[in-house]
Amino acid sequence: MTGTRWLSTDEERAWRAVRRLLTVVPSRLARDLNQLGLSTADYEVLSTLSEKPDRRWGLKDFAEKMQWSRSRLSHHAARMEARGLIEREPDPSDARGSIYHLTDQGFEILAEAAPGHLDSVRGRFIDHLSADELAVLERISTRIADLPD
Amino acid sequence: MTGTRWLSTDEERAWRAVRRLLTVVPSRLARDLNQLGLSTADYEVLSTLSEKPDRRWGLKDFAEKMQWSRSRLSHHAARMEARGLIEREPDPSDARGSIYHLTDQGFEILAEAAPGHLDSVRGRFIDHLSADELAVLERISTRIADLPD
DNA sequence: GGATTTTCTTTGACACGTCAAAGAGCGTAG
DNA sequence: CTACGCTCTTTGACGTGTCAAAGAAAATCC
Repeated sequence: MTGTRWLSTDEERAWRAVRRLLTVVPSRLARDLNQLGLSTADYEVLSTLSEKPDRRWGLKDFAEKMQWSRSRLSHHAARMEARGLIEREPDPSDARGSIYHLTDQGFEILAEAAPGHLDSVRGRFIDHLSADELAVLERISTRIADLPD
Repeated sequence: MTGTRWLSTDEERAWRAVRRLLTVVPSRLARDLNQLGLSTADYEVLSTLSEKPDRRWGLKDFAEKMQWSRSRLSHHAARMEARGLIEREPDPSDARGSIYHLTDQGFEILAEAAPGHLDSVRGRFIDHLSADELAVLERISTRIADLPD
Protein backbone atom coordinates (compact mmCIF):
# COMPACT_ATOMS: atom_id res chain seq x y z
CA MET A 1 0.00 0.00 0.00
CA THR A 2 1.24 3.44 -0.88
CA GLY A 3 1.39 6.07 1.84
CA THR A 4 -2.29 6.91 1.77
CA ARG A 5 -3.30 10.45 2.55
CA TRP A 6 -6.79 10.74 3.96
CA LEU A 7 -9.09 13.45 2.82
CA SER A 8 -9.11 16.75 4.64
CA THR A 9 -12.42 18.00 6.01
CA ASP A 10 -12.86 20.30 3.03
CA GLU A 11 -12.00 17.63 0.55
CA GLU A 12 -14.28 15.14 2.20
CA ARG A 13 -17.22 17.53 2.15
CA ALA A 14 -16.59 18.49 -1.45
CA TRP A 15 -16.22 14.90 -2.54
CA ARG A 16 -19.50 13.95 -0.93
CA ALA A 17 -21.19 16.80 -2.78
CA VAL A 18 -19.65 15.80 -6.08
CA ARG A 19 -20.62 12.18 -5.59
CA ARG A 20 -24.16 13.31 -5.15
CA LEU A 21 -23.98 15.34 -8.33
CA LEU A 22 -22.61 12.35 -10.17
CA THR A 23 -25.63 10.22 -9.28
CA VAL A 24 -28.38 12.75 -9.18
CA VAL A 25 -27.98 14.53 -12.50
CA PRO A 26 -27.90 11.44 -14.71
CA SER A 27 -30.77 9.90 -12.84
CA ARG A 28 -32.98 12.95 -13.21
CA LEU A 29 -32.23 13.30 -16.89
CA ALA A 30 -32.96 9.61 -17.32
CA ARG A 31 -36.27 9.94 -15.57
CA ASP A 32 -37.32 12.87 -17.75
CA LEU A 33 -36.27 11.05 -20.87
CA ASN A 34 -38.14 7.90 -19.85
CA GLN A 35 -41.34 9.89 -19.80
CA LEU A 36 -40.70 10.61 -23.44
CA GLY A 37 -40.37 6.89 -24.10
CA LEU A 38 -36.60 6.67 -24.38
CA SER A 39 -33.76 5.58 -22.15
CA THR A 40 -30.63 7.67 -21.95
CA ALA A 41 -28.85 5.02 -23.95
CA ASP A 42 -31.55 5.10 -26.64
CA TYR A 43 -31.23 8.83 -26.88
CA GLU A 44 -27.48 8.71 -27.22
CA VAL A 45 -27.65 6.12 -29.94
CA LEU A 46 -30.27 8.02 -31.89
CA SER A 47 -28.61 11.39 -31.58
CA THR A 48 -25.15 10.09 -32.38
CA LEU A 49 -26.51 8.36 -35.46
CA SER A 50 -28.42 11.44 -36.54
CA GLU A 51 -25.33 13.63 -36.28
CA LYS A 52 -23.71 11.76 -39.11
CA PRO A 53 -24.62 13.24 -42.50
CA ASP A 54 -25.78 9.98 -44.04
CA ARG A 55 -27.07 8.60 -40.74
CA ARG A 56 -25.37 5.27 -41.10
CA TRP A 57 -22.49 3.88 -39.17
CA GLY A 58 -20.56 0.62 -38.87
CA LEU A 59 -20.60 -0.92 -35.44
CA LYS A 60 -16.90 -0.66 -34.70
CA ASP A 61 -16.56 3.05 -35.40
CA PHE A 62 -19.93 3.77 -33.93
CA ALA A 63 -19.02 2.06 -30.68
CA GLU A 64 -15.71 3.90 -30.60
CA LYS A 65 -17.38 7.23 -31.18
CA MET A 66 -19.83 6.57 -28.36
CA GLN A 67 -17.15 5.13 -26.12
CA TRP A 68 -19.22 2.00 -25.68
CA SER A 69 -18.04 -1.57 -25.87
CA ARG A 70 -18.98 -3.25 -29.12
CA SER A 71 -20.86 -5.86 -27.21
CA ARG A 72 -22.93 -3.28 -25.44
CA LEU A 73 -23.79 -1.52 -28.64
CA SER A 74 -24.63 -4.78 -30.38
CA HIS A 75 -26.96 -5.79 -27.55
CA HIS A 76 -28.60 -2.42 -27.37
CA ALA A 77 -28.95 -2.13 -31.11
CA ALA A 78 -30.67 -5.51 -31.22
CA ARG A 79 -33.26 -4.24 -28.78
CA MET A 80 -33.69 -0.95 -30.61
CA GLU A 81 -34.02 -2.77 -33.90
CA ALA A 82 -36.82 -4.85 -32.43
CA ARG A 83 -38.59 -1.61 -31.56
CA GLY A 84 -38.16 -0.27 -35.06
CA LEU A 85 -35.87 2.64 -34.15
CA ILE A 86 -32.85 1.55 -36.16
CA GLU A 87 -31.92 -1.12 -38.69
CA ARG A 88 -28.87 -3.21 -39.46
CA GLU A 89 -27.57 -4.33 -42.81
CA PRO A 90 -24.52 -6.32 -43.76
CA ASP A 91 -21.56 -4.18 -44.82
CA PRO A 92 -21.00 -4.69 -48.56
CA SER A 93 -17.29 -3.91 -48.28
CA ASP A 94 -16.58 -6.25 -45.37
CA ALA A 95 -18.75 -9.27 -44.84
CA ARG A 96 -17.96 -9.36 -41.13
CA GLY A 97 -19.31 -5.90 -40.60
CA SER A 98 -22.73 -4.54 -39.79
CA ILE A 99 -24.04 -1.15 -40.75
CA TYR A 100 -26.54 0.66 -38.59
CA HIS A 101 -28.91 3.31 -39.74
CA LEU A 102 -31.86 5.27 -38.39
CA THR A 103 -35.34 4.36 -39.51
CA ASP A 104 -37.77 7.15 -40.29
CA GLN A 105 -39.57 6.25 -37.13
CA GLY A 106 -36.36 6.48 -35.15
CA PHE A 107 -35.65 9.88 -36.55
CA GLU A 108 -39.14 11.10 -35.78
CA ILE A 109 -39.01 9.86 -32.24
CA LEU A 110 -35.69 11.56 -31.69
CA ALA A 111 -37.05 14.79 -33.14
CA GLU A 112 -40.01 14.61 -30.79
CA ALA A 113 -37.89 13.90 -27.74
CA ALA A 114 -35.08 16.37 -28.37
CA PRO A 115 -36.77 19.60 -27.28
CA GLY A 116 -38.01 18.04 -24.08
CA HIS A 117 -34.60 16.66 -23.32
CA LEU A 118 -33.08 20.04 -23.91
CA ASP A 119 -35.51 21.65 -21.50
CA SER A 120 -34.55 18.98 -19.05
CA VAL A 121 -30.82 19.71 -19.37
CA ARG A 122 -31.52 23.38 -18.87
CA GLY A 123 -33.95 23.04 -16.03
CA ARG A 124 -31.95 20.49 -14.13
CA PHE A 125 -28.51 21.85 -14.77
CA ILE A 126 -27.40 24.62 -17.06
CA ASP A 127 -29.86 27.31 -16.05
CA HIS A 128 -28.62 27.12 -12.49
CA LEU A 129 -25.05 28.06 -13.33
CA SER A 130 -23.53 31.41 -14.12
CA ALA A 131 -21.40 31.78 -17.24
CA ASP A 132 -18.30 31.83 -15.05
CA GLU A 133 -19.28 28.71 -13.22
CA LEU A 134 -20.01 26.95 -16.45
CA ALA A 135 -16.59 27.93 -17.78
CA VAL A 136 -14.81 26.64 -14.68
CA LEU A 137 -16.81 23.47 -14.86
CA GLU A 138 -15.89 22.91 -18.46
CA ARG A 139 -12.19 23.37 -17.74
CA ILE A 140 -12.30 21.01 -14.82
CA SER A 141 -14.34 18.40 -16.63
CA THR A 142 -12.08 18.39 -19.63
CA ARG A 143 -8.98 18.14 -17.51
CA ILE A 144 -10.29 15.25 -15.46
CA ALA A 145 -11.83 13.37 -18.33
CA ASP A 146 -8.63 13.68 -20.35
CA LEU A 147 -6.54 12.00 -17.71
CA PRO A 148 -5.04 8.71 -18.78
CA ASP A 149 -7.39 5.82 -18.24
CA MET B 1 -44.03 22.27 -26.12
CA THR B 2 -42.59 25.17 -24.18
CA GLY B 3 -40.55 27.78 -26.05
CA THR B 4 -37.37 25.75 -26.16
CA ARG B 5 -34.12 27.66 -26.08
CA TRP B 6 -31.30 25.81 -27.77
CA LEU B 7 -27.89 25.73 -26.22
CA SER B 8 -25.37 28.42 -27.09
CA THR B 9 -22.01 27.31 -28.44
CA ASP B 10 -20.42 27.79 -25.03
CA GLU B 11 -23.16 25.94 -23.25
CA GLU B 12 -23.09 23.11 -25.73
CA ARG B 13 -19.34 22.67 -25.39
CA ALA B 14 -19.51 22.83 -21.60
CA TRP B 15 -22.39 20.37 -21.46
CA ARG B 16 -20.52 17.88 -23.60
CA ALA B 17 -17.54 18.14 -21.26
CA VAL B 18 -19.68 17.69 -18.19
CA ARG B 19 -21.47 14.71 -19.69
CA ARG B 20 -18.11 13.11 -20.21
CA LEU B 21 -17.15 13.79 -16.61
CA LEU B 22 -20.42 12.26 -15.46
CA THR B 23 -19.65 8.97 -17.19
CA VAL B 24 -15.93 8.77 -16.93
CA VAL B 25 -15.34 9.40 -13.25
CA PRO B 26 -17.78 6.82 -11.92
CA SER B 27 -16.60 4.27 -14.43
CA ARG B 28 -12.93 4.70 -13.52
CA LEU B 29 -13.62 4.50 -9.83
CA ALA B 30 -15.71 1.41 -10.43
CA ARG B 31 -12.94 -0.20 -12.40
CA ASP B 32 -10.39 0.46 -9.67
CA LEU B 33 -12.72 -0.85 -7.02
CA ASN B 34 -13.48 -3.98 -9.01
CA GLN B 35 -9.83 -4.85 -8.90
CA LEU B 36 -10.13 -4.87 -5.14
CA GLY B 37 -13.04 -7.32 -5.44
CA LEU B 38 -15.90 -4.91 -4.81
CA SER B 39 -18.45 -3.09 -6.91
CA THR B 40 -19.20 0.55 -6.22
CA ALA B 41 -22.52 -0.52 -4.77
CA ASP B 42 -20.83 -3.04 -2.48
CA TYR B 43 -18.47 -0.38 -1.25
CA GLU B 44 -21.26 2.07 -0.53
CA VAL B 45 -23.22 -0.51 1.41
CA LEU B 46 -20.23 -1.56 3.45
CA SER B 47 -19.03 1.94 4.21
CA THR B 48 -22.49 3.25 5.03
CA LEU B 49 -23.04 0.35 7.39
CA SER B 50 -19.65 0.82 9.00
CA GLU B 51 -20.29 4.49 9.68
CA LYS B 52 -23.05 3.62 12.10
CA PRO B 53 -21.70 3.13 15.62
CA ASP B 54 -23.31 -0.27 16.14
CA ARG B 55 -23.00 -1.24 12.47
CA ARG B 56 -26.58 -2.38 12.16
CA TRP B 57 -29.40 -0.81 10.28
CA GLY B 58 -33.01 -1.60 9.40
CA LEU B 59 -33.70 -1.77 5.69
CA LYS B 60 -36.08 1.15 5.47
CA ASP B 61 -33.82 3.70 7.12
CA PHE B 62 -30.77 2.24 5.51
CA ALA B 63 -32.27 2.57 2.06
CA GLU B 64 -33.35 6.10 2.82
CA LYS B 65 -29.89 7.04 4.04
CA MET B 66 -28.32 5.65 0.89
CA GLN B 67 -30.99 7.12 -1.35
CA TRP B 68 -31.66 3.69 -2.79
CA SER B 69 -35.01 2.06 -3.39
CA ARG B 70 -35.81 -0.57 -0.80
CA SER B 71 -36.10 -3.12 -3.51
CA ARG B 72 -32.66 -2.36 -4.80
CA LEU B 73 -31.15 -2.63 -1.37
CA SER B 74 -32.98 -5.85 -0.63
CA HIS B 75 -31.74 -7.41 -3.88
CA HIS B 76 -28.22 -6.22 -3.39
CA ALA B 77 -28.14 -7.25 0.25
CA ALA B 78 -29.27 -10.74 -0.71
CA ARG B 79 -26.29 -11.03 -3.03
CA MET B 80 -23.91 -9.61 -0.47
CA GLU B 81 -25.26 -11.92 2.19
CA ALA B 82 -24.57 -14.88 -0.08
CA ARG B 83 -20.98 -13.69 -0.28
CA GLY B 84 -20.71 -13.42 3.48
CA LEU B 85 -20.22 -9.65 3.61
CA ILE B 86 -23.33 -8.79 5.61
CA GLU B 87 -26.10 -10.59 7.45
CA ARG B 88 -29.79 -10.07 8.00
CA GLU B 89 -31.81 -10.81 11.08
CA PRO B 90 -35.48 -10.30 11.86
CA ASP B 91 -36.21 -7.09 13.76
CA PRO B 92 -37.32 -8.09 17.28
CA SER B 93 -39.40 -4.92 17.65
CA ASP B 94 -41.26 -5.26 14.34
CA ALA B 95 -41.71 -8.66 12.80
CA ARG B 96 -41.99 -7.19 9.31
CA GLY B 97 -38.58 -5.63 9.56
CA SER B 98 -35.11 -6.84 8.70
CA ILE B 99 -31.93 -5.70 10.34
CA TYR B 100 -28.68 -5.65 8.43
CA HIS B 101 -25.26 -5.81 9.94
CA LEU B 102 -21.68 -6.19 8.81
CA THR B 103 -19.96 -9.52 9.26
CA ASP B 104 -16.37 -9.54 10.45
CA GLN B 105 -15.38 -10.58 6.98
CA GLY B 106 -17.31 -7.67 5.50
CA PHE B 107 -15.59 -5.26 7.80
CA GLU B 108 -12.18 -6.67 6.99
CA ILE B 109 -12.77 -6.48 3.28
CA LEU B 110 -13.90 -2.89 3.56
CA ALA B 111 -10.83 -2.05 5.63
CA GLU B 112 -8.60 -3.61 3.01
CA ALA B 113 -10.29 -1.83 0.12
CA ALA B 114 -10.65 1.62 1.67
CA PRO B 115 -7.07 2.91 1.28
CA GLY B 116 -6.95 1.81 -2.34
CA HIS B 117 -10.27 3.44 -3.05
CA LEU B 118 -9.06 6.62 -1.43
CA ASP B 119 -5.96 6.64 -3.61
CA SER B 120 -8.25 6.16 -6.54
CA VAL B 121 -10.44 9.14 -5.63
CA ARG B 122 -7.34 11.26 -5.23
CA GLY B 123 -5.54 10.07 -8.31
CA ARG B 124 -8.53 10.25 -10.58
CA PHE B 125 -10.12 13.36 -9.24
CA ILE B 126 -9.23 15.41 -6.21
CA ASP B 127 -5.50 15.79 -6.74
CA HIS B 128 -6.13 17.43 -10.09
CA LEU B 129 -8.13 20.30 -8.65
CA SER B 130 -6.96 23.43 -6.85
CA ALA B 131 -8.55 24.32 -3.53
CA ASP B 132 -10.50 27.06 -5.28
CA GLU B 133 -11.78 24.79 -7.95
CA LEU B 134 -12.83 22.24 -5.38
CA ALA B 135 -14.72 24.94 -3.49
CA VAL B 136 -16.55 26.11 -6.62
CA LEU B 137 -17.35 22.54 -7.47
CA GLU B 138 -18.78 21.86 -4.06
CA ARG B 139 -21.01 24.91 -4.23
CA ILE B 140 -22.26 24.03 -7.67
CA SER B 141 -22.81 20.39 -6.82
CA THR B 142 -24.75 21.18 -3.70
CA ARG B 143 -26.89 23.72 -5.47
CA ILE B 144 -27.75 21.40 -8.33
CA ALA B 145 -28.27 18.30 -6.22
CA ASP B 146 -30.55 20.22 -3.86
CA LEU B 147 -32.92 21.23 -6.62
CA PRO B 148 -36.39 19.77 -6.29
CA ASP B 149 -36.64 16.36 -7.79
C1' DG C 1 -2.48 -20.53 -52.62
C1' DG C 2 -3.11 -22.43 -48.09
C1' DA C 3 -2.49 -22.20 -43.20
C1' DT C 4 -2.43 -19.23 -39.34
C1' DT C 5 -3.47 -15.25 -36.95
C1' DT C 6 -6.21 -11.19 -36.42
C1' DT C 7 -10.40 -8.63 -36.58
C1' DC C 8 -15.16 -8.14 -36.40
C1' DT C 9 -20.04 -9.06 -34.68
C1' DT C 10 -23.00 -11.72 -32.15
C1' DT C 11 -24.33 -14.68 -28.43
C1' DG C 12 -24.70 -16.57 -23.65
C1' DA C 13 -24.28 -16.34 -18.86
C1' DC C 14 -24.43 -13.58 -15.19
C1' DA C 15 -24.68 -9.20 -12.09
C1' DC C 16 -27.46 -5.30 -11.52
C1' DG C 17 -31.68 -1.87 -11.07
C1' DT C 18 -36.63 -0.99 -11.71
C1' DC C 19 -41.28 -1.64 -11.32
C1' DA C 20 -45.21 -4.17 -9.86
C1' DA C 21 -47.14 -7.65 -7.08
C1' DA C 22 -47.04 -10.89 -3.24
C1' DG C 23 -46.85 -12.00 1.61
C1' DA C 24 -46.94 -10.79 6.27
C1' DG C 25 -47.44 -7.95 10.33
C1' DC C 26 -49.01 -3.54 12.44
C1' DG C 27 -52.53 -0.09 13.78
C1' DT C 28 -56.85 1.64 14.19
C1' DA C 29 -61.86 2.38 14.01
C1' DG C 30 -65.91 0.58 15.29
C1' DC D 1 -61.62 -8.08 19.36
C1' DT D 2 -62.19 -8.14 14.59
C1' DA D 3 -61.80 -6.23 10.16
C1' DC D 4 -59.80 -3.05 7.36
C1' DG D 5 -56.17 -0.47 5.54
C1' DC D 6 -51.35 0.65 5.72
C1' DT D 7 -46.47 -0.35 5.90
C1' DC D 8 -42.68 -3.26 5.55
C1' DT D 9 -39.61 -6.71 2.99
C1' DT D 10 -39.10 -9.89 -0.52
C1' DT D 11 -39.83 -11.81 -5.02
C1' DG D 12 -40.35 -12.10 -10.15
C1' DA D 13 -40.04 -10.40 -14.63
C1' DC D 14 -37.69 -7.63 -17.52
C1' DG D 15 -34.27 -4.26 -19.64
C1' DT D 16 -29.61 -3.44 -19.29
C1' DG D 17 -24.17 -3.84 -19.14
C1' DT D 18 -20.00 -6.87 -18.78
C1' DC D 19 -17.02 -10.39 -19.80
C1' DA D 20 -15.77 -14.49 -22.26
C1' DA D 21 -16.41 -17.42 -26.04
C1' DA D 22 -18.26 -18.61 -30.59
C1' DG D 23 -18.53 -18.01 -35.52
C1' DA D 24 -17.17 -15.99 -39.68
C1' DA D 25 -14.37 -13.27 -42.72
C1' DA D 26 -10.12 -10.68 -43.63
C1' DA D 27 -5.09 -10.17 -43.54
C1' DT D 28 -0.66 -11.93 -43.20
C1' DC D 29 3.06 -15.03 -43.88
C1' DC D 30 5.46 -18.62 -45.97
